Amino acid sequence: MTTVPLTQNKLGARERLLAAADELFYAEGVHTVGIDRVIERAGVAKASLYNTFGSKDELVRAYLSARQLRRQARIATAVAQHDDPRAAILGVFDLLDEIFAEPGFRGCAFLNASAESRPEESVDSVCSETRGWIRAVFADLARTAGAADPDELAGQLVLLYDGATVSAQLDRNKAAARTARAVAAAMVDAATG
Amino acid sequence: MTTVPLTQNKLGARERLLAAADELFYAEGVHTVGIDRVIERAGVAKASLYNTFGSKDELVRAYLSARQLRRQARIATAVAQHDDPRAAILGVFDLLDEIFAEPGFRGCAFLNASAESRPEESVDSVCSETRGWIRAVFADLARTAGAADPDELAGQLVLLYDGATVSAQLDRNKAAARTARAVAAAMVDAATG
DNA sequence: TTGAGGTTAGACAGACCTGTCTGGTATTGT
DNA sequence: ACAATACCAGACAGGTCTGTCTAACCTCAA
Repeated sequence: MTTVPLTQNKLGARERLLAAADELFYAEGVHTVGIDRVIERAGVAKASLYNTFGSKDELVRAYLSARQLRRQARIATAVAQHDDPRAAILGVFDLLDEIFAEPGFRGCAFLNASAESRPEESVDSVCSETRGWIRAVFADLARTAGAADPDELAGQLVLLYDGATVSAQLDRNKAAARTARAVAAAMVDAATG
Repeated sequence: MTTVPLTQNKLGARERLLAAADELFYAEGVHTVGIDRVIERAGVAKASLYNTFGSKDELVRAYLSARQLRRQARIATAVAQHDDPRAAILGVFDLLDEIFAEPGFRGCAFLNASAESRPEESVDSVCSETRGWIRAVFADLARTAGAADPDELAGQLVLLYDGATVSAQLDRNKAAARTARAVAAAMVDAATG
């Protein structure tokens, strides 16, 4: 039967490939970085990549899924630190402020990958999945906060979330998250007043 | 000396190339569309493209510059229709609502091109140029409206402008511009109260 | 008519990309 | 020790891309 170490090795190669893909795809773009760069960075043979993922498209999908999980975990942690839903909403924008200040920040991986992708590629499904998740988080918090129209408030918060990300990247606007946070506070207060 | 018809022919080829580039680059992305597709669409020989623009990068730059001029003209027209600066600001978001509803809308050409581009390409300069222009328009209107901190208000409006564009494209959110408009109205009122 | 300049279609070079395949190697369980 | 299995390195095929170049063509001006 299958032996344990084999799986371990395979997971090792898989993880190294994902780590290399995460670095390179995020920093330089999905279509700019070729397979050869990824396997060289991962220290892995080309055959291993195709045995593990089957295609570059699937590797890209796995890279985005891993990013999605990490992003969701960070947001969930930030939200869980507050009992007050209003504070939790603002905590998401505080988290954005942290993220924008991190070295190597280059915008939203999903926005970037989506702009690069062709329709037949499987990027958009991951992208819309994670966008729906964030919108649902905002909607839940808005409902808990007693907003008159939770979906409307969630839509406003998503706008601010995306707008801050775009401005942080393209304008190198370090205050983008704080600006968005201030507007978000005003909108939450207006919706729950 | 140079004859008039020669120049006319050259302008004709240039315009046909720009029209084809505008259609294809915007609809399918800059890196997805090859030179061959553009010249076929324009009905022009490859040599004419390279005589006129010199490189694909320069064609992309010209395509974005043309988009920039049209976008600026539309915004300026929308702004000029209102005497009241508050109404003018909201008029920009009404214009966005129009744009999002147009057939073939596929997001902001500058955001898309920037996400696709590599640093050595000349996309980012056009992109930051047009972003600075829009921010300045908002700042002028905010100042005229008597905002306490016009730059702060302009930053908020840019956030909403970008966020609406992103949501309109990725979420196919037809209400994005109206949502942004409502938030913008609240922020203008808060800043000029 | 003749010549010049811009046009066209298309071949071509050189680079890059994805994905397959071959052969050699290290590690594992028996 | 031995066989199985995944690993590595790298050649290779087939495709696409940008950009150059050739040769025929058309349109004007003298």
